[in-house]
Amino acid sequence: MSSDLKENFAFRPGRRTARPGTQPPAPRSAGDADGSVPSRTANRPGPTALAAKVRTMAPSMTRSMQRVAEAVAHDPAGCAQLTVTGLAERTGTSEATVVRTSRLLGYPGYRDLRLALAGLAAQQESGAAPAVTADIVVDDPIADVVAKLALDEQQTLADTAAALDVAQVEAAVAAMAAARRVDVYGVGASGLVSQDLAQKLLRIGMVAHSHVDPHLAVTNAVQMRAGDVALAITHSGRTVDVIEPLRVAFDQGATTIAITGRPDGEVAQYADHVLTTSTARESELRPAAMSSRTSQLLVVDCLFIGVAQRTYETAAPALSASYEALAHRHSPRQRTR
Amino acid sequence: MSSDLKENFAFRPGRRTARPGTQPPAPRSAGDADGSVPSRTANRPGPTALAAKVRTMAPSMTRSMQRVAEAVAHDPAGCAQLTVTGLAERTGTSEATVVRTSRLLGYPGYRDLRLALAGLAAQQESGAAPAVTADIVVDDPIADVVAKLALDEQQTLADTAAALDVAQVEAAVAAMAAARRVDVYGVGASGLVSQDLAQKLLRIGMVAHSHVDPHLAVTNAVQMRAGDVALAITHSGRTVDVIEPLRVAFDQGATTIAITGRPDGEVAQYADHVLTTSTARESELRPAAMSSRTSQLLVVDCLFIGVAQRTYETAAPALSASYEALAHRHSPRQRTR
DNA sequence: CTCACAGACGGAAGATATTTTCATATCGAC
DNA sequence: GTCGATATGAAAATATCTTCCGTCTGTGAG
Repeated sequence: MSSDLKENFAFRPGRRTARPGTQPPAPRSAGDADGSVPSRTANRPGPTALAAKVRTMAPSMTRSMQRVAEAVAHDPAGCAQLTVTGLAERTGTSEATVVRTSRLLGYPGYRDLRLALAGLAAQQESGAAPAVTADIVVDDPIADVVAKLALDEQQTLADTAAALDVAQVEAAVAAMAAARRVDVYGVGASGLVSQDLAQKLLRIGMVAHSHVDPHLAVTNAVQMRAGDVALAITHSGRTVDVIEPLRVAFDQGATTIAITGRPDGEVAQYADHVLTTSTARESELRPAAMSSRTSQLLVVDCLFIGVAQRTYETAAPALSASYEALAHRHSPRQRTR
Repeated sequence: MSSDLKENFAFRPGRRTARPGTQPPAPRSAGDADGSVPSRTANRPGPTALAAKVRTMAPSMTRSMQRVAEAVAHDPAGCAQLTVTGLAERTGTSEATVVRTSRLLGYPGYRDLRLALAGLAAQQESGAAPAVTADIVVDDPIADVVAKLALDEQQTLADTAAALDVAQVEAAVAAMAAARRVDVYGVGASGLVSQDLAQKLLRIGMVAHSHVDPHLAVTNAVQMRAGDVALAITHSGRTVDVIEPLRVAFDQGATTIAITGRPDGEVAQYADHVLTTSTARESELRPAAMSSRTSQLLVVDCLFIGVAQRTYETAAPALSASYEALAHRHSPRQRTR
């Protein structure tokens, strides 16, 4: 009789009280420092099952409970924000009813239902979030711009990494690591990349120079000879200001490397090793320079790391030395890491 | 007219005082108990951003807080099961520290962090766990270096995008679009980023300048006043060569923007708008400069696009003009696509 | 129509969990 | 080594959740 019903409704009376060392089975409770809090893994329904559960159980619920269940099923995200009191008010019921509903849905109490609710909301949101792949347009809100740019650049990176010819990188790295000096040519946006590379190579004790001025670049290229490395960076592959010095260095017998988006471009003719960069589609607001830069930087970073690996003996101390040298350029007081 | 000027000056009364180092704690978010309207979540970071946030904020955390953050990032599902006491015990800290960490991560308290954790866990469970990137080591073959670098940078981009405060970007863009002139300060690796930004702004017809020489930067900063925008880029947040000109510009009444990986750093004190960059963990061979650069560039690109959108009338023709101007610098013969 | 009863329901006491406070421990600069 | 500043945890103060229990509603019998 009443015992029958009681079992149905009042399951596990003392379930939440942690004290009486009830159920020890804890699959992955490794980190339970001192075991004072038994980890409750439980067979509680996951967030996915929650919606279904609500529909299944709804008929067998009392009116007030149904209101709670409905609110929960209808707006998991919103309800997850509410305390037990809040949800009670929203549904025009009492805290006790909310807890009873939670129990009926298979959770030890409202706290756990709320957790599952948050999970459900997150799942729904992630599932509903369609990847923004469209072009950036004039009236995009900033949030979209950020998301689109980030995705585009990620795509560019993935493409570049996939398309990069490892053998060419290997050869380029070997040449650079062994080089007496490394000269890098680049103008415009690529000029910054060339400076970035030169900066980093300098940091590990190599003799590297970035030439942005085309005249000086040619002037210097004349000095190059076997054992030196000349590296040209041009997205279009046909920037004369960059091709020219590379050609000169090439003629002088230096080892030449080209980083370009067009491996069939003119620059490749004078390059011993060609490293191909990938580019995202460009749009009116997003000049090609932007994604080519991302791509170029990745290639340049790979070269740098490669060279650093091969010259580790000298690179490592040089790196830390350059760090220390900069220390006094920082303001002193700052909390410890 | 005069009233206009007046407004410009009366604009910020107490402006000469640097902002205190820490941001005001987020006011306890409403909607906890009101339950009247199904109003959506505030601007509390969602579960997606959490992992990114942990990585971003980790450096500015104290040791105990880092332990908590690490536990949370490492096992969101497990931690979501724990009470504040449980998590404190697991990490060998106190409840207070757990709460402090939650606050630092952008939640009103542990309760909300726990909710987000549950969401994150659910998401992770539904989506296949992405590959974990190992550190780059000395004897990695080049192919691995390429793959790891690309993944790291992608991660950095995703983190940055997730952690970027859109409102701050919005404000920065608005200020820049309306600015009489924009000065950008950056040294070292950040100097290249600053040049990149200035270059692009120039392309769309803005008056922008990148200052790499700290002395000249300060000299120029003195000229700044209300209606001008000064932008400082520093990963560490405490590069004096960059902070100094920003401070001067700030004192002169210019609108100041900081792009930094340490929003709690000194540079933030003199910045009206702080844009936070994220960083991948660095290793011996992979200095922080590398990933901070990626992150900074994304932010800078967002600013650029935002400004271009808002000044579209002048930006679009200026862009195409700059393309045409460069045409004759390319070698002529090349198939199109 | 009234009464008695079963069960739903909410108010408030009781139990937990979270947040805040404050004294102490620790760290770093000088 | 001393001093000042910051970080940290213990415990008090709140907030939140759960349980208990009395009231209320609806139902069916008399």
